[in-house]
Amino acid sequence: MDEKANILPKSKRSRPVRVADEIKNWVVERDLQQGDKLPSETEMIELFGVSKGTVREAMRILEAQGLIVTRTGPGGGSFVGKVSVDRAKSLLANYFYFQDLSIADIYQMRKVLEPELAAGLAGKLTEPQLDEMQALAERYPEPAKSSEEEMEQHVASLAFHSRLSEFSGNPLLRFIISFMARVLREMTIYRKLYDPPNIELWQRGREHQINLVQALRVGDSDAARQIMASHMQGAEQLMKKQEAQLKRRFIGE
Amino acid sequence: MDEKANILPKSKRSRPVRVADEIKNWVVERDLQQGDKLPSETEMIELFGVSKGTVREAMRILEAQGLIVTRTGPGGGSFVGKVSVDRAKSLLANYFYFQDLSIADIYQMRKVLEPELAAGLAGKLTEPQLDEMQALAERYPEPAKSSEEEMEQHVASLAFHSRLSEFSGNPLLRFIISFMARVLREMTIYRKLYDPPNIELWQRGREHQINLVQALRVGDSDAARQIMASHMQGAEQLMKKQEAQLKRRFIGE
DNA sequence: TAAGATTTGTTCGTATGTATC
DNA sequence: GGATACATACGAACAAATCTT
Repeated sequence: MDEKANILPKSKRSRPVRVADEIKNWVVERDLQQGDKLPSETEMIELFGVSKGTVREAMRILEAQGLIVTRTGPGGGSFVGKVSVDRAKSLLANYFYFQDLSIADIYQMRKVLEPELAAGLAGKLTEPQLDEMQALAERYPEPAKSSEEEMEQHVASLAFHSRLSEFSGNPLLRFIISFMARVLREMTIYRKLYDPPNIELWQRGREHQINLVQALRVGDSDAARQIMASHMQGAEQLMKKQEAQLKRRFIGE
Repeated sequence: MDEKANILPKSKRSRPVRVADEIKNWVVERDLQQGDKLPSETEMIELFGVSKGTVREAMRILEAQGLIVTRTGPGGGSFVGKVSVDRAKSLLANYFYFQDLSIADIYQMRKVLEPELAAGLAGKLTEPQLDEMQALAERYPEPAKSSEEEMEQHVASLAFHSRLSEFSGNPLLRFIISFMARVLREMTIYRKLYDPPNIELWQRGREHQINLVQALRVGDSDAARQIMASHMQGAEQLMKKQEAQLKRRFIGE
């Protein structure tokens, strides 16, 4: 039996989990920043009075949450590492794996958030940013000639929205919009892709994106909001025609 | 695009991480549901050809993500466990620990999402649900007489919104709204709480909530949206007067 | 290039804790 | 209480990665 720790017999959480919490507190108390070094394995064994295996399990817990990174060799060790946006999206997607999220749910959100994003960005983008968005919008000047092409254009359109969101100064808005784009890209299956071709809807969608960039360029916030709202309507219609559904799956990091 | 760039010569990911992925795939391939049993440690050692320690580290990774739960004893072992909403919120909060999220950012989202929630719920709630919301809205009939009381009323108001969101049929909307409420509850510090007292704003907020429940009861979607929008305006003003700020911290599960 | 040093990565044997029967 | 089946934890040894000289 350990000499110091076990006064509480019924602690439910396993030792590695508790050690992981202690390490987290240790870091917060010292206000360590990204890149700062944590104690080595052997130091932690001393520090927390547990075995090497337990320390390692605790580190894997923190690593899985994206809070630390680890390197081998001299000068190696574990370091505070900020949670990457991709990891955050994957972890959140794990949660929705067990919910039944639908295309309609996502579009209910997109219909209010994307216009908000567009309005907030009007007049705020730099020339290079506007040019980049314009280039993204002007890809695929011709309607799709096959299912594969239609799929490609879908992905390109989502990339347009995802990229646009990255310019927002609001981290939460940024995250949610690009999260939805990623879910749509990775988890959508189309039952009626290119059957029949939806030329008009595709055409309208393309014009929307081009007009949107123009509105952002001249700083017309209301127009940007309006165009984006209309664009979302169209995109949702297209998804309905294609009988799009979400597939239950884990998305990688 | 820090996406899939890792086609490094040697697999950079450590063995426990790879084993964790294999286990995840193993589960998905067999379409195991919540509560289903995973192979025991010794079986996994055989199955993946690694040692006990490695298996255990892999399990801690999956456990940290909320994907499995583990019990000791006979009939024990590891089981598929759906990611809890609280864990998902904590993991997402870890991400925003490293972003600089502001009160203004959160309110930009609340101002569009909460009215959307309210509108969608009009006429959809059962009598018990409406009564519960009414009870929550009618708490604290008197204005706060101290900072402590004002803080309590704040928390109560956030609980109102969090609870309301749980009635939504949209899992994403539900999650985001209650996530924001939790961040505001756990991470906000007020520089000018109750100094001076904001009686009018408090009064208006209380009336908003009561009127909102009434609008939900009679199924007036437009009114519900409008009231909630106005309520959010008021709440944001209150936060500004109190010079509310977000504190960098990890929030527990 | 090579050797040595340092730190994490992995394995194995053994012992202990815990829940069920 | 005892037997059992399982996870939990420890410690010692060795492997691999990576930096320095």
